[in-house]
Amino acid sequence: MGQVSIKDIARAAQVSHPTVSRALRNSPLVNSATAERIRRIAVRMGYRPSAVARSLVTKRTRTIGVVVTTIADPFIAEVVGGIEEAANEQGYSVVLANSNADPDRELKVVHSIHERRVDGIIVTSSRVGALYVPVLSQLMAPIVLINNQHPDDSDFVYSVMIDNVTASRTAMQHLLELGHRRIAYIGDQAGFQSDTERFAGYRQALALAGCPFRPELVAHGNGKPEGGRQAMTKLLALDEMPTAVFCYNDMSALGALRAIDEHGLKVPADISVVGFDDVFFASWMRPLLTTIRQPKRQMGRLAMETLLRIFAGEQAGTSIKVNGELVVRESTAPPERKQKAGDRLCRQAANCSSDRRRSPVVRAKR
Amino acid sequence: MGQVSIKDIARAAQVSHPTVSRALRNSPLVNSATAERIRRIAVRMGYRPSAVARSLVTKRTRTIGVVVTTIADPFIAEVVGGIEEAANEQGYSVVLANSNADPDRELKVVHSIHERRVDGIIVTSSRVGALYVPVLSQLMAPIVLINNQHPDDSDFVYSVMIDNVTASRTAMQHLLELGHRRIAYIGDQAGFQSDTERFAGYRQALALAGCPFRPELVAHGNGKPEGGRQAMTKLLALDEMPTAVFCYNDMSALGALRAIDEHGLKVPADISVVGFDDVFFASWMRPLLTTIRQPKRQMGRLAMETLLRIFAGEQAGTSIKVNGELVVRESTAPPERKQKAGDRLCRQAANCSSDRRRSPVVRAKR
DNA sequence: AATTTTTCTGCACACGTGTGCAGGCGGTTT
DNA sequence: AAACCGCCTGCACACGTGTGCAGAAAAATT
Repeated sequence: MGQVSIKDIARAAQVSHPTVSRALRNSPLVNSATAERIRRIAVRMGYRPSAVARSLVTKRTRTIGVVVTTIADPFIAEVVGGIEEAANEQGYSVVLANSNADPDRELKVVHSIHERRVDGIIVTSSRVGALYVPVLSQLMAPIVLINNQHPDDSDFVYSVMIDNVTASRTAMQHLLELGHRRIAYIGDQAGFQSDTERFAGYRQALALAGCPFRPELVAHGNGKPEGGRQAMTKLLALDEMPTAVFCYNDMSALGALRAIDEHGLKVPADISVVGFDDVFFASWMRPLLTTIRQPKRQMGRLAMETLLRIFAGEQAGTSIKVNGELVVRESTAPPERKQKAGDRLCRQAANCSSDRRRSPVVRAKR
Repeated sequence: MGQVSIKDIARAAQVSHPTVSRALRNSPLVNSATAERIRRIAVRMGYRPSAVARSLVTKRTRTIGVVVTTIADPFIAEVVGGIEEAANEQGYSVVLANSNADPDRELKVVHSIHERRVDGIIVTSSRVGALYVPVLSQLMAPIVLINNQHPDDSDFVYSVMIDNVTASRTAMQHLLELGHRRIAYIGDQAGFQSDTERFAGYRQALALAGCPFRPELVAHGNGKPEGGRQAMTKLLALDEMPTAVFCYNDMSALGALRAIDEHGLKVPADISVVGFDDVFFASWMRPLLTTIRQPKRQMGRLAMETLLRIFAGEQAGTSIKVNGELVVRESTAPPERKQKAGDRLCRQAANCSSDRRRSPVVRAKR
């Protein structure tokens, strides 16, 4: 025989199964003495209630679906860690679903999540978050998008995101204050909202500093090291190389550093590099990476807590914004003093915009 | 109203709900014309079967529980990626459970997994894998341990593991062939089977090369960079420093590299470093890390495929062993020629044991 | 035309848990 | 003594899906 059910306990305790059910749920309807007796029998028999049977009647699975493109990305892994932590504390389970950015897989994932009747869904950094929404609207489960807002605000779509524009501008101002004028941007593939916003911050900072925007200084990677390497290789082939690079994320920066190394140049002496995310290796690699720290675990927690709030019937903000934090380490330094004539066009000092909002700055050794 | 059920479809199609059930499962018992009609109505109504109701009757949830200490470890993340991939291909879902090596959390995790009535369980690199076994024996769900064999072989406990001893010996022979004699070992906390076995390989290789084992050259980290750093710092404080270090995993190696750097020494000129795992950053950091490659994704797949084989009623090997692969990169080189008298004790050449089994070697730029 | 066979459909019940409701029992009040 | 009340317990049913079995209708056989 397999699992012990409340009926088995009922038989052992000489009562009916509803009484067992009530006793185990501490219902005041059942005599406290018998309730205690039943509970003792239950633990003796090693009883564990069946979540599936319970879900069938309560219509709540205490399960949330987490959709990611890949769990191998350290940023995503950290976020998922935060989600899982907050979920488990409240007795919720996390079912994981990789989409791999493959449309077929994505569809299967959506169906799987639908059939499992999850109570809520969290989607992390996918450009296709919007795709899930219509299909899952029928599930009536709230959806929280992390770093990827939904265009038309359905009434059950929420989001947790970092203030990309401000953070990105802060990173750029750091480079500008160091004296850089030829600053490149290595982005992700087009379509990601995070990329669009970080790029917007890049342009804003340039404009504020009176630096002309040069399209040739923008290259696209894929959010992974190899993409960053290829993008950086292109930038290094320019007639006038950039003196600094701002990367979409740390993984891209990792690749960029490699390309710079292959080109025989040094960081930060020849080129400064700034990343985004502050994944764990940013504080262990060499040189230590200057980057924007995202509160990754906390963002995961916030997403989960948003869901919990909704489950509890409370009102939850539809869009939570957290702030990034510039962490200055070893990969940035003032440019070498051999400015070209073309760069003198910058009329204003970098700190001209000190009154604008910007992310906090941390000077860290690690 | 919430979800559409087969009863809703039955009403719309003017049939009974069992007929709908059979039609959707392509049972030959139902007329092909009406079956087709019912199926069309089902898709029109956006029907998705309830996995929870189905599970209640079939007694199979098509769900597997994956227990990890932390998803933030890149080795574990890759393994989980492999598990998830193989699972989804066969329509299985993965519920993730962090234990954080916290006993309380571990117990909650076990209960949660039990209550969800998962069909199988995969535990990755936890020293407490053994703890789950008795509690879950009642679930009768097969358990696959990754890199952590179970002592007493219950009839439903399986394992997928790398041949730690051979791989570790291969790594050591690489260092010995380069001419190193003072080789340190940075392990994990005591109790991990992987650590024990890798350490065994370390000692075997020393013995085969006729090198004396020196206890002071063994230090313990915690599998994370900070632990590796502290361990390495201790080793560097020795009167006679090691000329090479073999680390339990790449994360420890990352910390060791940092300690070496802080000490003003160069890798590999002053000290050679070998890691274990070949996580993604090993091929992107500087210097590129010489390490043992574990087929991480494949190990995840193998674990899942073992479960699938058991579900299908087939016989599955209770213990699958995969082989590591030495990847030689930039962090290892011959030692500087300033051998101490004490080291001359090594009588035999390092290649004395070329006939013994060893892992394949790859010379890779990346 | 009668009988057998085949093809299909619906009834009834099961899975394990939760809950509204009726009713039994003991004790208190009129 | 009758009426009432409160405390507890069990009956019955629900949740959504799957399946054994009976039986009706249609087709094939005698």
